Amino acid sequence: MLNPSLSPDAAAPLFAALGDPTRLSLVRRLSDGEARSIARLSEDTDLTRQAVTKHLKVLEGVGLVSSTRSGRESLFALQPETVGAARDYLASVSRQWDDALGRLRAFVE
Amino acid sequence: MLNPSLSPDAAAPLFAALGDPTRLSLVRRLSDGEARSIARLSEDTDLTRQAVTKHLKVLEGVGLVSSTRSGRESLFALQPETVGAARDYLASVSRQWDDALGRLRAFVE
DNA sequence: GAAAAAGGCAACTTTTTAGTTGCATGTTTC
DNA sequence: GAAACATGCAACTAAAAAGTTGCCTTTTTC
Repeated sequence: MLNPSLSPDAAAPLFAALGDPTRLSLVRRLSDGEARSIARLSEDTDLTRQAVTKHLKVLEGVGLVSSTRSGRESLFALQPETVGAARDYLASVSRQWDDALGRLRAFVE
Repeated sequence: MLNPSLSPDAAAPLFAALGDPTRLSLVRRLSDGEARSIARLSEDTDLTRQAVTKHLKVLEGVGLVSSTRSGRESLFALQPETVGAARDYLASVSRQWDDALGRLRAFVE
């Protein structure tokens, strides 16, 4: 399947999760592949730990990150396949536009 | 520039705009390259015309669509460069992850 | 085993967002 | 020029999101 691409209803929650600066920062910071604890992820921000926790739950809810408990801390890691799904959705939008432009060009010639 | 990629603060509003099913549908429908009037875009939905108008303004606010007045109607068209910017942001997240994975592999061998 | 560290849970406030209704304005069409 | 069409503007409601505070439980560390 080259152009299955999620339905807008399925993809929107993904973008909504990415559409908050705090959450997008978290995704960015986790994109180096390392798993991090909530405490660690709460360090470089002025938000409370609970606020960060909520954001992580949102990201986990749409599958952008996953968490595992390790002793007294819970580690969050990026789920790259889901990032890829969001990226692919936009790629399919781009491609549809490019195809349309191509057809227009062909028609003019 | 291969990896400029917007800052999370700059990119988040883009994803937020895409993070609503109605708006993502509008983007999808406009991705064929054709410009459409508000009335036209309001046809296949149960929302009121005003609601659709608001969504279009949000999309226009982040540069995902542009509008031009033509007589009594205003036509909205997709702004593919902005879609590309959002896509590229996610691509850079993906790539960062892939690179990290690559280094890990190299280290293990 | 007591103190410190990491986190979970729940109630609550504030702000933002989605959506509506009502009415006014500019354009076409007959 | 009157009716129909397309849109703009503003006030308002309702619901969701972001963030906080307070307190309780589990795990480490000395």
